[in-house]
Amino acid sequence: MDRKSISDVIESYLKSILGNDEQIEIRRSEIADHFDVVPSQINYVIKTRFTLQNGYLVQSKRGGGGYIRIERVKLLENVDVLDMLIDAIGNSISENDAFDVVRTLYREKVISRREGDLMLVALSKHTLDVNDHNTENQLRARLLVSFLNRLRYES
Amino acid sequence: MDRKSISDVIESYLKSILGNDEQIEIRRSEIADHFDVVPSQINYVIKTRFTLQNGYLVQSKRGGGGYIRIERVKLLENVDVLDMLIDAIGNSISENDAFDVVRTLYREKVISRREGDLMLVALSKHTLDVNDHNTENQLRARLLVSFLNRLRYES
DNA sequence: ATGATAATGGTCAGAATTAGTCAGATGATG
DNA sequence: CATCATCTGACTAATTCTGACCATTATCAT
Repeated sequence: MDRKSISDVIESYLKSILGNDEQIEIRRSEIADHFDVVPSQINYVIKTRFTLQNGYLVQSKRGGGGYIRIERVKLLENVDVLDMLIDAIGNSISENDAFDVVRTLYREKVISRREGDLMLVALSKHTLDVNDHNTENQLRARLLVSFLNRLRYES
Repeated sequence: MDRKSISDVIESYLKSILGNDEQIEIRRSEIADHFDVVPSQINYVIKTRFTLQNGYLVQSKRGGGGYIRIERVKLLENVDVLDMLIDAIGNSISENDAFDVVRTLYREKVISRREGDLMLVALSKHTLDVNDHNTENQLRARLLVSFLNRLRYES
């Protein structure tokens, strides 16, 4: 019945030590040791679960005394973060990444559940269903950026 | 005597473990093993018996820790308006006509003002920005129909 | 100061592990 | 026996996990 992948477990762990703090600093090797995985898996967890789309900023330093810092940010709260997000979206975005953005907006209470659901169907593979993957991702990016700009001007 | 197909049996089994819960997560291979069928048969059972029309929403994830999630959703009663509109839309619709549909939804109090605004943004020429007019109108129709279908139920 | 070494984290390609699709074979029913 | 539902398996797609190799920073010896 152990259905969760180790990446899911590490994600939960990091979020739990983040708690209500704005940010945490971890040592990659410590976390890797703790869960008995190779260090690069920590990068994988961060790359897939602590993205800007998910509402996190990650910075790190190598060498002695190195660390990985994970910071929670609000997507619409300040213009810089929103611009960074729009920049990260660029002119193409996958379904997963787009869904992450919508879920983050919902978590931040920027949109209601129903509004989020409507955005999700608009951004879904199923709805966009274009033969060409590139075209699909580009279209999705335009939709999402339009949504974000709409929300920006509201507040 | 025994006219039940193995698909029927699997359907019953899934519904029994769903019980009163809102959703379940299964491993495709586990279920397939349990009933000694090929994994793709689970997809067949789901596709034919756990449709949205029957009140089920299905999501899945591949790869390590993958799963199939079956969720029961509440179908709404008053969907006559939706049916009529979907029928009228067909597989292609202009910006003007699409905007009319959204206004109708708002007037009929099927959606809020804000939800309507989101839909308008998605359906606008500006956002869709496709070279080919036919393609644009078809895409707009898919978006609008997806919106309408999403309004049929709530999670 | 400078250069060597140790101590960090980063990247990437490929293996492993899941689920999805689809066309064709098989079975059941009127 | 025609038709529709069911079943199968080869091929495809997505996600996770691993390890070899790379890059950066601090510290120590000279």
